[in-house]
Amino acid sequence: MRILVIEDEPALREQIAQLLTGQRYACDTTAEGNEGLFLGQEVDYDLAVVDLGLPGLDGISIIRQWRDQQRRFPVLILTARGAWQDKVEGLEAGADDYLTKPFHPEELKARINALVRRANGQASPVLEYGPLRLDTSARQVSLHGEPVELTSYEYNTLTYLALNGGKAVSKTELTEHLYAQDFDRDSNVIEVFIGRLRKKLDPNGTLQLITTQRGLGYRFNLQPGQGTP
Amino acid sequence: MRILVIEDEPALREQIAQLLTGQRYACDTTAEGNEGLFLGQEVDYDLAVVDLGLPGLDGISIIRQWRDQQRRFPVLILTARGAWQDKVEGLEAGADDYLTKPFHPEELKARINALVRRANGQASPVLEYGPLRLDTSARQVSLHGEPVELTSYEYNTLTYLALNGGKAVSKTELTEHLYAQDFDRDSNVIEVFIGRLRKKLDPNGTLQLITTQRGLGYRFNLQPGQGTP
DNA sequence: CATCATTGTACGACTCCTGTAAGTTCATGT
DNA sequence: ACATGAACTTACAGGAGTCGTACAATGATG
Repeated sequence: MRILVIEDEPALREQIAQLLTGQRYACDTTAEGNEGLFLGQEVDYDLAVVDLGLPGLDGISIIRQWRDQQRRFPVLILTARGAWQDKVEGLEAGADDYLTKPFHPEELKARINALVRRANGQASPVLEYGPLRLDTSARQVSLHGEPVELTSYEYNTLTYLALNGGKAVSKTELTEHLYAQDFDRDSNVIEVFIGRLRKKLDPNGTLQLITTQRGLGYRFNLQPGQGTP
Repeated sequence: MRILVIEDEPALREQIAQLLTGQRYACDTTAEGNEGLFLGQEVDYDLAVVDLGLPGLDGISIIRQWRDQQRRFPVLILTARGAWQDKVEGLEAGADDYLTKPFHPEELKARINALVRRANGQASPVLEYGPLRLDTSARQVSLHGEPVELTSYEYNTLTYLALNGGKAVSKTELTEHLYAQDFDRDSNVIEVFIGRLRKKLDPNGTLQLITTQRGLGYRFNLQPGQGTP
């Protein structure tokens, strides 16, 4: 999951960035409205956090423009306490949730997770794909009831594939969603991680959990639905 | 599926081309309006992507001329942000959809796929021909419920035949839609691929899935409609 | 400071796709 | 029946894409 943060106060920006990377989200930050607008147009984010009191271009206009241009990722706005009408205006412009400053990091965390879940159409934080179970709130995975230990990136890769199950997901698409903006394009990390995932989840290759579609990408092969214990 | 791209910015042109070939579309590109016009007149494309701000001949005129000459392939126009009236003018000239720059690669992908589907009169991305099922979004094929593993070109060949089902499709027509402009005309690739398809889908020849009409081409013999499981 | 786990890189092995070539079979017209 | 050209089959070579492994870098932990 890749998140854009537009916030001008350096301290707060840094804090949010840390919070997000701590949650293993890939995270791009900027202090400036126009740059933020541009990034949101260029990159396929999974969520944006936008401060409404920005230098350059203000937050409301940014959101409006994104929405006019069919950018559909969820947007969480930050407003100063008491800036009452900002909230309303922001939501009208197309934001999905708001948080007034100052706030507890925990609350931001919770709301972001909720938005991401909601955007992926998940009601509950647990995804079931036949024998495979992903608990997105605890970040835990189990197969046939047996817990499987995955590292952060392994988990993220698996989740992204699972959420886009059925269709082929290209390596570039994976890279773009798992890593922040400046990442080496010709690297074989993805291949390596796919290999590691397969080894942990399906060592014999009997499940055909993740198949490769040569030249197109990888495909996750389980249907969402109740598990068979 | 073969697509024409008319775009003067080299970087963007290259990016689009890569996106398309990555999606296994055959793709011709040009930077110049007159050449684009000519190509669109000469080649039977399945779709064209046209930037409206072009040197030489402008995009709107190109589309107008194509439409005057009964070129019916769908056209997606690219407009600079804010060039409001261009959009309208483009659609009036006969374009089918538009995208404002800058845009997400993902979005271009989605719109192109949608246009191609729409042009083929498909409401859903799944084609059913009796026992044969083509899931065009996942690029998966199944026969009698059994998934069949096809390579990219096999899949493309089959899809093209299926979409032109009932009528004979000549080898030149196939070559033109499956390959980009500079391809060896006297090669027997098509024959080879038809052979491979038959072997995978109908090894005994009992189904008569694809019959050859000597001198004319190949014919796909199933009627669209609900599958018989 | 030593140790461990995680992540990313490098590189060779390997698999599979594609297109060509050559030989064979088939359909059609004479 | 024969000739002719079209279509089919098969085998193979080149090459892109993928995999597996080992190792280096980094950062966390005790």
